Amino acid sequence: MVWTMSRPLTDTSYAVLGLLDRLGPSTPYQLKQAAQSGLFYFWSIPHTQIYMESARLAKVGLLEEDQEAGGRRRRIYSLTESGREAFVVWRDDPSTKPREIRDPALLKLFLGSDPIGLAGDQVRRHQQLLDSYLQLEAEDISAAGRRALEAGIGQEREYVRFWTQLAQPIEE
Amino acid sequence: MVWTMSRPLTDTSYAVLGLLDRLGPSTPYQLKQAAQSGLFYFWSIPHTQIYMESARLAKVGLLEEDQEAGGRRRRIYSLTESGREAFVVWRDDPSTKPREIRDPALLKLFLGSDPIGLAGDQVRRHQQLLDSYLQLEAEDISAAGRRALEAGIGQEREYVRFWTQLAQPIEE
DNA sequence: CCTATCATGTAATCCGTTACATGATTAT
DNA sequence: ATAATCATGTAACGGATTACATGATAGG
Repeated sequence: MVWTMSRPLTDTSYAVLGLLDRLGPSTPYQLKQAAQSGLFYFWSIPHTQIYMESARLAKVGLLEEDQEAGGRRRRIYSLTESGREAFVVWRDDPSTKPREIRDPALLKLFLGSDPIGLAGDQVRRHQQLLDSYLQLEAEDISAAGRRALEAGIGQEREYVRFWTQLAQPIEE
Repeated sequence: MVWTMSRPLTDTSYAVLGLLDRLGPSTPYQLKQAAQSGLFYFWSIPHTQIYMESARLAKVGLLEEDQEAGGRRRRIYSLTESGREAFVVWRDDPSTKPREIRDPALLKLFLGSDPIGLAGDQVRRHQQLLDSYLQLEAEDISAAGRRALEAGIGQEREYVRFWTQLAQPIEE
């Protein structure tokens, strides 16, 4: 078993490891492609990040890096033994860091923005997101993907509810 | 009117500006104190960030920096004309960048974690957060604070619902 | 053939986190 | 007095975003 002295991996690292676990040997571009139909809907990663993170993980021995001989000389990454192990350990640990809401719209609301004005924009945005999620739901996706999608749908429904109610407060 | 060539301000910048707008001249420590009873519940900022951000904003002329003569020689910041203007422009623009869900628990769920195990932990966490929010609701807070709090309560309720339902799927 | 767009990266910058450090107050 | 904790920072580091750049492929 290999002992790495490097800093703990980030969520981005695990996203890359997890995608490789699912897809098998891939180029960073392929990872990006795969993530665009699913993961990126609730956790986007710029393509440069994927390139850099892949290189980083290879450097600490969690990925193996092969390069095409001719043509584009693309780099193809695959999980090593320790890479797969690191991923599985993370995946099978049910405890997670709590996430903060950190919604810029709420920040404005808290700092004195006009609720009605904000709400108009927010309702539109969240309704649109909700619609796109519902559309995705109709397509054929993995069980895990569907579960995550359900979470997103619930969240957006709640957002729409919150901002709508804020814009038209019922008398109490 | 002053023309600043610096990069656009971050949300953290506006949080500092907004707190100063509400509190008047303050030390970074006072800003932190004020934020702890409200803002930090959905948008935490490490104290070092507040010190650094204040210094940054002073450097570009959005804050004025005074320093105590004796004793601790604390730095006291206050909004300049252009500082207040920058804040108001931001606050009164109802459009905001949509925020991503980016929930580490959802990332695990998507990448193949066991739903039941995850759900147990998540329900507990979110229920606890929800309870603390409900307790805060009973206290006397500002209207803006209350609105933001309502959002948080709605979010946590939805999370509890989602993970609970995931752990005990009803037959369909 | 030419030019869009796809594919594939490199580099600079900067925010945010973490680690560290130390002077003032307060409690015992 | 002395310990504990509050208050107030500095500095290192690294991930993430942004800007830039260029080789392949396909469409016209």
